[in-house]
Amino acid sequence: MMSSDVSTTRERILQSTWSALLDSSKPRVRMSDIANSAGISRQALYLHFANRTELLIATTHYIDKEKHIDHRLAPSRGASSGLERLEAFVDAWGNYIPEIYGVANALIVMGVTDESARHAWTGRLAAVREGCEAIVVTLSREDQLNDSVNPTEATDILCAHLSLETWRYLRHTRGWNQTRYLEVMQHTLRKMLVR
Amino acid sequence: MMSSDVSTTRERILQSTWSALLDSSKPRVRMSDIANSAGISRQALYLHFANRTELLIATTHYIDKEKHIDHRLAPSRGASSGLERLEAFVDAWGNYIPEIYGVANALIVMGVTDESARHAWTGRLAAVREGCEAIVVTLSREDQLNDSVNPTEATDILCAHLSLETWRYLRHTRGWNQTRYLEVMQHTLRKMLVR
DNA sequence: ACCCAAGATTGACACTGCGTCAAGTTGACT
DNA sequence: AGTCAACTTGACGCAGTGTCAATCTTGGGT
Repeated sequence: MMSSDVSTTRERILQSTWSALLDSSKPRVRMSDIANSAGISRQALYLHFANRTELLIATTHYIDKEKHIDHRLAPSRGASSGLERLEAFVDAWGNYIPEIYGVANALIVMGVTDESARHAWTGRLAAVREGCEAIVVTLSREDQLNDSVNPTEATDILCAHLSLETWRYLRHTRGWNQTRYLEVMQHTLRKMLVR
Repeated sequence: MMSSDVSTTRERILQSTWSALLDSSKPRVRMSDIANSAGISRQALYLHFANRTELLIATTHYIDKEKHIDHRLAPSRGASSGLERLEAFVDAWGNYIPEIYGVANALIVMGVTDESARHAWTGRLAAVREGCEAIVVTLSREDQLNDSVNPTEATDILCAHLSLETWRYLRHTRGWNQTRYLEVMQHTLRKMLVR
């Protein structure tokens, strides 16, 4: 097979994994489902990825690249004030969650039995937490941080609030739309963290 | 086997399920693990419970009974002001989460593939949400509710904040102790909801 | 033309864990 | 002695992951 095809097999697999996992109509996505939708045999998946976990992890990286996560986070990093930083971060991350939701969720479920899946997701969480920490630190330096909780705890609360699970509860279980989610998050978090 | 033993087989199974699931050292609890620790054969479990999901659901009810969930929630229901109601509820539910965490989590994981497990957990969530709603309604009647979010949304946010997932993140991932969890929750929620 | 190697295919199999079934054991109660 | 319920043992079916060996296909290099 030519490797200079418009999309390599590897990319087709990643794309298929991504869309299969975003499709909420199927509760569980099997390796064979992914193989089928990528147009190859189930066994051929293992020529490209060692196992299900590796495939999921690779898919998160693929999405990061395709959706330019670093580019989206730039406004938050570059914001001058802590408040702007918070707003930009909520906007960037809050709009990124829907993209990675499927894979992330699969990775979390995988983590129940698979150590490396657990580790991978923990890593992503840690990255989000760094973003949260940067916001809190900036607010703190500006003396804008609500002084009733210490910076570490404020970071944790912020991070918990912006979690995938909270997003899922509000958007899926409670049926909020994305815009309302963002609005309420912006408002609630400001109220919680800023003086 | 005599059915008037100090503990019936059924109760021993429920007890074993409970403690096995609370033991965080084992990531996944199998039917055979439960059977072993209850001192019966794996197949005998199915003489008492139709399947894994039924067993988990029965265990949640067992815990409710053993730990007197209704009794614990009484102070919140009986509180005179909305603020007291909130405090009592956070205290009651926040201290109940550690008890049901293991089973609840297993039920959630089960829900990925099993419709009835999903349904059971949804029901529990709905019950918690009713408690949250009662608080918000009371605050609203007293004109104490923060007017920046409407009551429904306030209830959702409160419920999300008191979720099992938030508790796990703070207590397990972030290593908070239970007392600190309660203190910060009390404080954060009051700040968020009350004028 | 020829051959090679990469990438894919097919069919088979091992392993785990859930759930089921049939046949046998045990012990209490009558 | 007989019965019935609770439990045991061993075997099996099923789904889904991961592995293996044998075979096919196809483009590129010489």
